[in-house]
Amino acid sequence: MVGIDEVARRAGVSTATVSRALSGRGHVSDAARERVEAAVRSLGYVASASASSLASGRTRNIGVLLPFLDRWFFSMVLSGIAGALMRRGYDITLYSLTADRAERDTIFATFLRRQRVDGVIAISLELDEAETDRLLALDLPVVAIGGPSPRLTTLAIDEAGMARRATEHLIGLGHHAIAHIGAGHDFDLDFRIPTRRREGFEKALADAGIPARSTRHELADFTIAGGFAAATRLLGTPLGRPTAIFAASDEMAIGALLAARELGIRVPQDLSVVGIDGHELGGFFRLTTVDQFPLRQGERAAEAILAAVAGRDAVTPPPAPEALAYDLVVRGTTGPFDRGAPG
Amino acid sequence: MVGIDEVARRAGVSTATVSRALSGRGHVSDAARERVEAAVRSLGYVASASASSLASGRTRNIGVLLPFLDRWFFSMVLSGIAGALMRRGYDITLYSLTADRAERDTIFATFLRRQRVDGVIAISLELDEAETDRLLALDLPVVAIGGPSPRLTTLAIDEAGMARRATEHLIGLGHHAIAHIGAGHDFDLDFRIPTRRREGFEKALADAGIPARSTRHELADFTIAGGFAAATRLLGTPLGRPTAIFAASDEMAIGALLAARELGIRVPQDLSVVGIDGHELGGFFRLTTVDQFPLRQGERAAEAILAAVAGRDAVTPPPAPEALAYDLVVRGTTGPFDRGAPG
DNA sequence: AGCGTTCATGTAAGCGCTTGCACCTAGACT
DNA sequence: AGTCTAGGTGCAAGCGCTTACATGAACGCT
Repeated sequence: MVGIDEVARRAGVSTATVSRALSGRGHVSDAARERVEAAVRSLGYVASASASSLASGRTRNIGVLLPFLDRWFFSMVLSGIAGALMRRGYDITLYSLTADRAERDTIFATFLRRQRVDGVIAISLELDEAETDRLLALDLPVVAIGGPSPRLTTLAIDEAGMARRATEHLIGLGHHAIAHIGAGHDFDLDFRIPTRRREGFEKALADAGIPARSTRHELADFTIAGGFAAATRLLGTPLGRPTAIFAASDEMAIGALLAARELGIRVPQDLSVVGIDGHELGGFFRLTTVDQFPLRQGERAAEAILAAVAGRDAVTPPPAPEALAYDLVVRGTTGPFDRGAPG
Repeated sequence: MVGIDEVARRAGVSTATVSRALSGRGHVSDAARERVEAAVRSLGYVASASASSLASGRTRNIGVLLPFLDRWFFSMVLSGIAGALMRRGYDITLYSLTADRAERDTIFATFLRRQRVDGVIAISLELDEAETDRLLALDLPVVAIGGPSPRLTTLAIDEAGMARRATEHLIGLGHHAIAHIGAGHDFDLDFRIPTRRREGFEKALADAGIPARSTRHELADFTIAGGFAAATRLLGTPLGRPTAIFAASDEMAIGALLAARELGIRVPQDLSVVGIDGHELGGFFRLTTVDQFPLRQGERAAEAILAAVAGRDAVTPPPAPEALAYDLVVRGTTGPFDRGAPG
């Protein structure tokens, strides 16, 4: 494996100049820089990451902590992070936190303490106090996505705002009998997302002067199967059947759609359904939803962590991140309330 | 950050002994080992990855190369890899290959050459000759999953066997008019998976003496939407309608299920559907499928790469990996051929 | 002309580990 | 008793970079 000495020899300069030319730190004349670059190209030199890290204290590597790899939302965020970091020449090391307490513990106690990363991104992680302490004790920049931890720099989306947007869309279409499929407190660990979405839903109804008694709630578990079951309960009897459903996730919304289909309820004529997420399956089901652009969330997190890493020795601290964007995507599962519809 | 010297001082031994006690290389008396371990615990010492890598040439880090992060199959494999490697104390560095040639190139030219990893796992990657060359030029152990490259150690699944298994299940239920939803050659890049599955399908039919003219093929793109469209074409007219469909992926099978539902075709009474993958949505749709255990595939790849890494300086080479397992999971979408059924 | 700056470069001292080698002590074997 | 082997330990030389510091040249000032 070719080393820096060989490059230096070939370029006719010292290794110090090679290092400076390559890292952009310190002054190097144009002539020297060009000779170094030519030597690097012809030798195919790439600096050893460990040697460079050891000497400089910088690793060019970001750790990503996340609870699931196999859920659409998380993969999208990870995808966004990976792309953005790669473009900046950073590697990414994955730390997948399982439910297993012992494994989780090892990650905080060992993996993260190997000085292998310059910063950490924590995706929608529900960390307890002790874990947050340990994260902060690493003395590394940390950026959390979707987390509400007041002790961590957080990139958050306005959960209530998203829910309100979805609900107002239904209200704007003339719906009053609107049901909500949410999730119980067991899912609240995850930054109280279900609760916040429900609050946004209720606020929108209240602001529109729609009495709470004309609405209904069902709990599910964020899955298609759960949404299907909840919607089946909601739509099972014609009596008091809602004309619209706002589901707290696209997967539950899709479950509701399938339930409606099963029951012979036409969408959107007899029932409007709106979800939240911007899930990839939404297009196929023509689902109206509030897209939260998870890919973009990942990119934003990558930018934020890089700014924080750079900012460690910078004079001005990086600006506090703005809230994440979301947008209503109207497709075919919502339509105007039709007085003449059965139900 | 506490270093090895501090541990050595506290344990009353030299740093060499600390290193040996911690790595398990070389001889250390039980007494010394215990003192070292106690010191490590009380100081919360974790060796610096870069220093250790630089000195030893071992990184305790595996690179994972994959084409998509946001597809269920890949996330599952990655999940399996991550879990297995973590249990062995290894970190994992992610290299997500995009379609962008320049970015792809950078990964091979730069990222992988930083000496940051002890080995590389390539998941279902369709690498051209030049890329394979570069991978081999790294002089690192490489394990590929699902790849057919004769130049790489490969963990492969018997694609034709899976297809045959699914088809034989349908034949065993008495079906003759069996249609196949596959994919075109544009998807063949991916190790000719569509072609191999189709071959298995045809072989099973031939072996059962079912004439080719009683079967039909439709092409799709591995998605639900594609499966839906293909099945709609297949089932659109009662004339020559198949009694069973074998789809080359679960997502296409689910699309077929939804198409059948739309057309009022009952499953499994009027139509049997079987897929391949073991997709997470399969349970909800009661889909009969050939599960290929992607999580397990990832674990197997992790084991294989660790064996290869260990085997670099071992006497006996690690045994060639066995083929990956798959299994038919019979759920509710397949049933006996019913002569009396309409169509 | 003299001085302070800034730029350009080299020298060499680390960064925090691992490990070859040397040395010592025991026990095993002739 | 003498020779081996193996276990146990420490010393110190790296691993391949980065960077503080020193040096010298070139430039703009007064």
